[in-house]
Amino acid sequence: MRNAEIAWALYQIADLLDFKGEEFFKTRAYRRAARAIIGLDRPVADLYASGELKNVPNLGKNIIAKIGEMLSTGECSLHRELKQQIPVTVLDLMALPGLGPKRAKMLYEQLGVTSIDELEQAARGRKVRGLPGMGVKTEINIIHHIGLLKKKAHSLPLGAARELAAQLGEYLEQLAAVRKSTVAGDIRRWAEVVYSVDFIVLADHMEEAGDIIESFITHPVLGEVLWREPDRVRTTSRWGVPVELVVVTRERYWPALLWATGSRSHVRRLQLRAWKRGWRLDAHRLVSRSDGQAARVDSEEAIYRLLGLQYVVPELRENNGEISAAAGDRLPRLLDLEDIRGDLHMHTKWSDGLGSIEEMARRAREKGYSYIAVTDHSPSLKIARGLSPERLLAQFERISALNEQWDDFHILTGVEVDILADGKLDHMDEVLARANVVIASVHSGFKQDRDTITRRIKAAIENEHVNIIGHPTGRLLGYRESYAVDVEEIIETAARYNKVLEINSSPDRLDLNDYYVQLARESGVCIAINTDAHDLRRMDEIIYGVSVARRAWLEPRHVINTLPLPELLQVLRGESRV
DNA sequence: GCCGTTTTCGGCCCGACTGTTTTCAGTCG
Repeated sequence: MRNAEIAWALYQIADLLDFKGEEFFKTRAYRRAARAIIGLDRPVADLYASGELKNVPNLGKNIIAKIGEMLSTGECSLHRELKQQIPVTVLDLMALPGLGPKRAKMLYEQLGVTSIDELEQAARGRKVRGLPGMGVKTEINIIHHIGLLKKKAHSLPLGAARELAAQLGEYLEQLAAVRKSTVAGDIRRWAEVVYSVDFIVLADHMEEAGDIIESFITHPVLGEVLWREPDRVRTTSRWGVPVELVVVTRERYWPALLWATGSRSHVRRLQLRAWKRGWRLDAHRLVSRSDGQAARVDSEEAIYRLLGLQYVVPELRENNGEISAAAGDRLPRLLDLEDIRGDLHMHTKWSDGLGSIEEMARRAREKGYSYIAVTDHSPSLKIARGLSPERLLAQFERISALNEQWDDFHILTGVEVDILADGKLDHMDEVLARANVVIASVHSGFKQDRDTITRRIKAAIENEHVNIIGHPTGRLLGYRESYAVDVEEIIETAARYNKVLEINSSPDRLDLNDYYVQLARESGVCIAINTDAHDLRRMDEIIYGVSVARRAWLEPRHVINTLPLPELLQVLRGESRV
């Protein structure tokens, strides 16, 4: 079993126990264990086999035993028993905003509701309002959120989609007839929401397509076949998003990949350009209109070259001016992962992170970074054990001691200070002045009106000690909408005060998004690409932030954490403009 | 359920908000 599957099982056990009314600390222990496993950078199976699992914080004797059971049998008995007692679809109810375990249980026991569909029927039939503690507003809220849920039922946020694609890709690669499998479509373009998971599979002979498709559709995460042709198939998947597979032979591979990568409007522009230049581009081939011969191409670059274009990377293929730029040799030298020299937003055990400062630093150094900033939470965020000024200063001392051991790596002191509901910051200016990096973020008052929340964030930007606004819109992809902030005004204010906006790389956030990052670039506002990592592994999510930046046409000079340390410090101290 | 270890049991979890109430339970970050 993969780490993610074990973590997922533990999360589900926690949910089921919650539903049963088990005490808070026990269900929290399961969630903490799941989180610990998500944060591991080695397979659980290896750590279990070597006996190292007991050294992982939040994994105790009991849960390790259950993990062992899962590793050997694929499931643990507690999980199985819980699923026998409770229909797992009731957990979907708890995922609805406003519904927790208590209310889900009441709906189940008093109205017999076991699924979202049944809940919608009950709510529309005005039965929910009759339950204790629930009224008309709750009923309307339920109907509203089920509506939102149905809208996004056939899509998946990028992070989850990439995991699904990785799992399916791994499976495809081990099929004997598969020479190579490549994920195309929304995922290859790093679109933040994925509407279709697309594979192009290379085989030696088209006769093998049938067998490949046959094996593919038996994968357990795939559902019913939506349609099927000799060389392709489209199915549903466990997560609702459709999955498509196209089998091609070598001579069709590159045009097919280009076609399947899209976007549709980008490819349409290419087709038009091809036509004007004497070619016909379709889903398999680039054919000469004069002699009907297919062009022999051995890369996507070759196709673009034949069309008189610079190569356009998938992230830019959105019909957003990239084709005319490519025609005029004006494509930017896009930011690359390798340009990133450090990560300026992360949490440690001092607040709600899982790793120590030293562990995070060592990992960052192994990644080739020159620096990180440790930015733990401020006091008002009680649930995250936000640091008091005293603890924060103690942390700064600890960091300065740790810094003694390297001459090629540096830990910057920092803080993620809450922008409080009244617009004040959660630390005194004297405290903020002591930190190398101050990120100001909103973690409360999400429902304030547009004016109030915009004014709040503007006030933070105007504070001389604040360097960066963290996750500026506060959205959680597929889960929580942004707060009502006027992003244009935030960008304008950041430009005026020479402040930096964050791309939060967590695939749950991708905040700012590509659209606003582009706006920020056009307004001369610099960006910091950070992970907000709460454990070692999530530092690797920086690639998601880089993809947002690339989709926004960012070059290294637009991103402060591409700077060498001395220049970065100058910028943070306000001694030079970015 | 995990943790600590001068502890093998007792602590861990806090405050704001919402919608329902008429004093508060449930949810959320």
